[in-house]
Amino acid sequence: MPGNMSKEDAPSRSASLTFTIDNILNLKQRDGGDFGASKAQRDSGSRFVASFTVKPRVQRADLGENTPPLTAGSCPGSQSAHSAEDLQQQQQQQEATDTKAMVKKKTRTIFSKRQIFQLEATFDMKRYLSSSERACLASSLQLTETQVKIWFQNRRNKLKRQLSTDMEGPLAAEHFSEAGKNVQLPTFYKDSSLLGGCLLPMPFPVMYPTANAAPYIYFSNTGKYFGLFEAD
Amino acid sequence: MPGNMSKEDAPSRSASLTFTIDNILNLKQRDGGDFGASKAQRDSGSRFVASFTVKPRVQRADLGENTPPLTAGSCPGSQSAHSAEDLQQQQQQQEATDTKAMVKKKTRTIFSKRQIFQLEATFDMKRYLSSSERACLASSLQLTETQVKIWFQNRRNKLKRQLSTDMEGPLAAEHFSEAGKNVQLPTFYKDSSLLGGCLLPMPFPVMYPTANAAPYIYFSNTGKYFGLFEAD
DNA sequence: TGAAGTGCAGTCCTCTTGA
DNA sequence: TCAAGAGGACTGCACTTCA
Repeated sequence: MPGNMSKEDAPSRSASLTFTIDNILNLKQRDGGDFGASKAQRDSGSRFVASFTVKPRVQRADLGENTPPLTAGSCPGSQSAHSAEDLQQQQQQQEATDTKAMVKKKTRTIFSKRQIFQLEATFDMKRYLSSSERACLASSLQLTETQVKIWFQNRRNKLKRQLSTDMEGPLAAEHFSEAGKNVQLPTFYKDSSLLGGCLLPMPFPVMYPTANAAPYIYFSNTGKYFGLFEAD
Repeated sequence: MPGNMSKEDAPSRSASLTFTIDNILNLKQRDGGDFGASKAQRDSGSRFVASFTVKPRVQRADLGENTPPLTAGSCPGSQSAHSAEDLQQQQQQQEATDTKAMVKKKTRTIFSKRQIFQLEATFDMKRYLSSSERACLASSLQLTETQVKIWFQNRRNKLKRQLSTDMEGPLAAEHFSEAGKNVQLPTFYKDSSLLGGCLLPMPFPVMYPTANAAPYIYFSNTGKYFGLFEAD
């Protein structure tokens, strides 16, 4: 990265003042705290909030809607005018925790085998998804589009790291550059034509029958195996 | 940008095949279309979807909730499990259009004067927001956090462009580097201390009384004026 | 380890404005 | 009527954080 700008260092001083624009911000005096870090000054804000988080446990992503990346503020006194909508969005993931000082934030989702399987399968075919493909995949996996996007991003990154690690990988290197543009592999596709803009190649990974009758599927580029009859 | 990878070029071929993992993707054969563009291959997917969009008119962002950046898929045959939540989110801007082939994709929102005012005011104080500050601001302005984040991002970009354009701007240049870390200006702050993690300096821009009795507020760094009694 | 958050650069696209 | 500009939205990547 070129020149990283600094980010909120100096503590601000405050003074009481009524300001009449309605719904103006509600503020809180804060000082230093986690700021002023010299190096990792990047995500300081995020970290700060995290300490206030209610922390719902790790959630399964397979059922129902998933976390939208953003939430209604937990802003102190904001006479919020958005109750029903956001709450509805929040409930799925945060209900059963106090809805009071709820600040949201993260909690790493654990994708199900089925989801990973499909994601890997798709990634095996193409490294980049168009937004319609993403929407399609997300919808069918009951993930948010953002989750699918991030997954692909992280997955690309991972692959890149792997490739640069395994220095000697002409085959692997080719895998990245080739598969990125839809390789012509002997794969299978499942197609429907109800609505435009949704094409997702359905690769059919190598299947290995095993001795104990439970076949598994192998993804060449990841080295991941998936049992076919997993309850997940 | 370093090396931009290619993105979905070759059309894929399809073949019918039943695949028994439940909820597997629903696919659509597609060809070229808007793809295959050599240069601007970046957002092709997005553009593609846009062509299917219902295109709600430009919306005002001041009333009610705004669009979250992601929506449920419009995937052909996906037995979608998310109807109520998203629809509720979408209604504000897309209702009165057919909810059938609705593919989402946010159209450009026009922020209200009030929103711009507060955003500028905050930006005038600090170039970067912590996530709690962002949440706070978003909530009070009834925007999504993403919108606030994007706004700040675009705003920073704009400022940067301005500065690089106005080559000769020692004062302006100082503005960027200084204000980025909370300058010690004779500003006012409004504070409350209900919940941690929400500090937003409330700058009080220069106010000019005018002849016709309608005072306005001026933001030094943007050159923007805001009438104080705007109905917006 | 990997999902997710931040920032930036680069685009796209809609809307506004001015000739 | 159309080109240029403004600006909201979104994508990708690099880098980080933290269960």
